[in-house]
Amino acid sequence: WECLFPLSQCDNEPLAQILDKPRLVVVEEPKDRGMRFRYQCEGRSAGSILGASSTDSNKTQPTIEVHTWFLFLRWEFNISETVGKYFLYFVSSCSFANLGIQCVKRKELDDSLQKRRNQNIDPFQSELGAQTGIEDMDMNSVRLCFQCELEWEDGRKDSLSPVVSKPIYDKKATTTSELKIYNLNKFKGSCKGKTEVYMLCDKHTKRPVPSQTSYVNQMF
DNA sequence: AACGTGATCCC
DNA sequence: TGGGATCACGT
Repeated sequence: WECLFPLSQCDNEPLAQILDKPRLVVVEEPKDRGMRFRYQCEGRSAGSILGASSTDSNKTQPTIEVHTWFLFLRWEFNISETVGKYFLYFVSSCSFANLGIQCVKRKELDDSLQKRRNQNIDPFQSELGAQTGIEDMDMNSVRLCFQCELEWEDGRKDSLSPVVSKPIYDKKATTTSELKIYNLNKFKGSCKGKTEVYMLCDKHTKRPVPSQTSYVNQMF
């Protein structure tokens, strides 16, 4: 366990008491865009999802932590009273490297969900797709779900409530991929407005850059 | 039947 | 990893 405040500040042995059920917390969300969902036929590796705050020089992974609040009571001799303080501890932390998303073919969606039901994988008891119907299930975005069970020294177990990450969007899908600007006809405009700006983005069929005059016609 | 789009597969 | 070919299907 790691203490988030300096224990040396406690001049006598504190009495600790857990105030709440420990909670599972997503402390580093997955990067929401930039990864492609891969089909099984595309091979073993589906890539690895980085953390939302990841940079080239400082890579992070999606990370969860178990948090719990403790109450510490100690005697303050000079004030002659018992004072309590809350401190946040984190019990443990877990990062996930090399998470990738493997997508299921629409036709195999039914089977895939059934498989999950059979394995009892349904953290929110949502009956997997029962409410929306799989027809209009969004196949281009997912959330990661984390579950955790704690076992205390006395053998008691705590099943923590499952948590989900923010959504992750498929980079390959035209509907959710990041649009990259590859051409702009103007880079500034009047504060009064009325400047028409045409912006060409990725996912259009690329073509030779047209002349300034033919631009608009080509675009629309 | 041709075309357009998204899904899937291939390299 | 990313681009593109190919498939599937609706119009």
